Formats: sequence, C-alpha cells, structure tokens
Amino acid sequence: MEQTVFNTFKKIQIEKPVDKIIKQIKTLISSGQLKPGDKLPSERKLSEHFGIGRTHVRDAIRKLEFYGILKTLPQSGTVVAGFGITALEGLITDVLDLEGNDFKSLVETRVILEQNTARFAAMRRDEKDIVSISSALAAYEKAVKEGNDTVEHDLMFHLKIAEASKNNVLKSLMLIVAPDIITFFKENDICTGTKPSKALEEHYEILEHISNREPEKAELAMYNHLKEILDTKL
Amino acid sequence: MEQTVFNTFKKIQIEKPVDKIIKQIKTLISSGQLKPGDKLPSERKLSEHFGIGRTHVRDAIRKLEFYGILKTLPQSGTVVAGFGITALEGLITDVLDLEGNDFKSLVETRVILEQNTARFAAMRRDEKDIVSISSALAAYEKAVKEGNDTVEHDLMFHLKIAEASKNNVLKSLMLIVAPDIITFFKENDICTGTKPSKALEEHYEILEHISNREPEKAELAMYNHLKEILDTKL
DNA sequence: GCCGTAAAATTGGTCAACCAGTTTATGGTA
DNA sequence: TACCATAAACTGGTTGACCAATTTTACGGC
Repeated sequence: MEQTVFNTFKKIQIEKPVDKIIKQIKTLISSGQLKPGDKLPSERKLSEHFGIGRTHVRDAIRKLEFYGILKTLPQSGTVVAGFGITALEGLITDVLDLEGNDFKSLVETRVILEQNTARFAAMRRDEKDIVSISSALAAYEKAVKEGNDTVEHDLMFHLKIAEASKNNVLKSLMLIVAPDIITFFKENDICTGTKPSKALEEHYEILEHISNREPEKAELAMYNHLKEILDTKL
Repeated sequence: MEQTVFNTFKKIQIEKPVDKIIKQIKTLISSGQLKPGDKLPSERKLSEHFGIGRTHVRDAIRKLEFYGILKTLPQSGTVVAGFGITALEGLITDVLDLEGNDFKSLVETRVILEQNTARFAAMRRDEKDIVSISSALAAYEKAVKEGNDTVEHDLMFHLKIAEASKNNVLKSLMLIVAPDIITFFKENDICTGTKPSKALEEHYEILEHISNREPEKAELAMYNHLKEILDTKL
C-alpha cells in the first residue's frame, strides 16, 4: 500500500454529517432560537430544515444524548438539558472537537484509573471479588506459562479489580479505555517486551494487598506495576 | 402520580433490542462461529437471522464499535477486534450490564479526574490556557456576585483546566461525567449549599498554582476544593 | 492455462414511507 | 361558559427499498 504522498493530507477529512448537524444545533442554541429546557423541533422538521436525511438527525441527537446534553422522550419529543447557555455551548463545542486518543494520554489516564480502582477494591472487596480476581489471575498465569495471549488475560485481571472497586463510573471508564490499550499493545508488541514473570509477580502482590484490605499499598503496587509502561513509550 | 405500588417492579424492564442483539453476537463468539479478527456476517444476514430490523443491528454494531470491540469498514464489512475470546467475552459482558451511574461513584470519579487534570494542567499549561481559564473564572465570579447559574460556570472553569492538561482522554472522560454532575447538583440544590464565596476563593487558588506551574499544590488545592462534596452526600 | 478486465453480487450508507403511541385541536354537551 | 369525549395532527420508533462503493465472480483474449 503506497500511501506516502497522501499521508500529508490525512488530517483533511470530510466533515461527517453527524458533526455538521451538531454544529447546526449548537448554532440554534447560540442564536437563542433554542433555549435550555426547550423542546427540540421534531426530527422531521430538523431534517428538512438542514436538507439531510432524518437518520443523520437521529444520529446527532443520540450522540448529544450520550453526553447528557439532550434527552429524548419516546413518542413525545426531544428536550434540551436545562444547563444554561454557557455550559451547553461549552459542552457541545467539546463534543465536536473530540480528537483521536493519543497513546500517551491513554496510558496516563489508565494509570490514574487503575491506581484508584485498586485502592477502592482494597477498601470494598468482598469474598466473591477475591474469587473472581484470583481466577482471572490464574488464567493469566496459565497464559504466561504457555506463552501466549497474555495481554487479554492481563486486562481481564485489571477489569475484575475495577468491578471490585464497586464504582460503576470508574469501571465504565476503564471499559472505554481498555480496547484501545489492548489494540496498541498488540500492534506494538509491548507485552512481550516487559518480562511476563515480573508482571505476574506484581499481579500477585496487588491481589495480596487487595485481599488484605490495604488501600495505600494496593495503589502503590498498581502504580509500580504500570509505571514502566509510562516510560516505555512516551 | 401514584406509583408506589409499581415501584417494586421498576427494575423489571423490557430488554432493549440492542442489548438482545449484542447478547446474540456474544453467543456467536462464545460458540466459536465467530472468531476474533473474523468478518461479521452482513447487517442484512444478521437482521434476518435474528428476525429484527437492520436498524437495530446497526445500533448494536455501533455500540460495540464505541467500546472498540467491532470495527466497521464502509462498503466492505464489519470486523471483530483481534482480542482473543477471553477478552472479547469479558468486554461484551461488561458492556451488557452497564448499570446506571450512582451519584457516589460519580463524585468519587470526578474528584479523581480533576485532581489529575489540575496536576497535568500545572505541568503543561501555556499562556492561552491561562487566558481561557481566567476568563472562565471571571464569568464564574460574575455569576456568583449576581447570584445565579453558578453551577455551569463552575463546570466550565473545570473543563478549561481539563483542556489545559493536554490529555485528550482525561478531557473526554470529564466530558462524559460532567452533565450528570450538573444535573444532580441542579436537582438537589447543592450549589447553593456550599458557600460560593469560598468556592470562588478556592478557584483562584487553583488557577494560581496552575499558573505558577506547581503540580502538587494544584492537585491538593483541587482536592480540598472538591472534598467536601464527597462528604456532603455519601 | 493464465491474466486482465468487466460485469454481477454484496457491502455499509442513506433515505422516504409506515407504525404505534402522545399531544393538541375540535366540537358537541351539560 | 366550562368541560369532556373524540378525532386529527404530530411525535419518535421501525421498517424495507434504494445508492454508491467494494468485492467477488465470470468471461474472453492471449
């Protein structure tokens, strides 16, 4: 695949219809035609107003709904959150220029999330958590000794810890970040770089601290476990 | 609205078609009919196989795509991530039982995210960041002194800090958490509870530390600023 | 028998029509 | 005049058909 010449232009991409509509909705709000708490014009009206299919309008609404900016009531209408114009405009603007995730930010964020899931897990874990974390660790150990697929089992171990933290939001955020982490590690073969035996040992230490209800130690162990990744690829 | 009797059943809700299909796709993977890296059957095939409209199939695919589990190539096909069956099953399972966000988790997570955006902002801010944070703070101050809408301007201040942290992922996660925070505060009038003048003072302190490039102090100031919220409603 | 080209089938993307509830307007009645 | 039943209009939800690009297949020339 010869793409060298065109890579210069890779940043140039046609604005997706969804973002176009979101921008239009933002304009509606900015111009005061649409105030916080108002009911949005019907999807039909919007689609013909913007000269675009209703599908795209629905997509845009659902995206804004995901970020809590709109709320659609079935068979009744879609409503703008009662946030105040400042917050609404700010939020929509931020939604629009969500850039791709660079790996540095990704890892940085993962470390932060994981330090805290480990800490909370040590505070709140029950027996079931210990069991599920242990079994995930066992699967990881088996994979290490057989020499393959360590990345996924590694991540499952970490996800079980996130579950034990009893914090839905933290777990959700981990879930969002996780696949990107896996993909990158797969592509760059970092997993083979870090010694699996050492990682295994560290996993056991983390589990130990969580099991013993030692939040600070668990957090620190998690940090030490992940910190070298931070340095590896900066 | 008399609902007391029915509240007992509020947890029972019809399984959304999207989740139903996601479950089916998970089954396909579990049973080995669909392996990591494989191309998914076409949307048409899936829809008639499951006896459901193609729209729902597309919705399910897009949801799984958001979590990085599927990748769709326009006019070509949809592909399963090359994760290994363990990770795939685990991730899909977690996607399926994403529960609603309880407020305790929400605030806990917010504090964590914000401590770190403040820290990174103090390390990486440039002059433009200082300007935009300052102007957000000015708007907040004006709102405080006029006595309304503090919540949104408050949040905008925090979002500008997230931008200054130069960490895309952290900012995205803040964006996800933000609206829920606003909504809850609006509904429960917490903002009026905490003294706005004190909060304003704390905001200035945070900005000061970020401006002076003092990561630890910025992080601590942010923690102190938010910690009372943690205690307020536990 | 091999390769290149073109046509046919298949793909996700898009759209306009239809469905089942909700809301609003209407008009007749007390 | 106030009110309520009924119907008309409108809402988001869902579906099947159409589009353009891709992929596969088939055929003809070499």
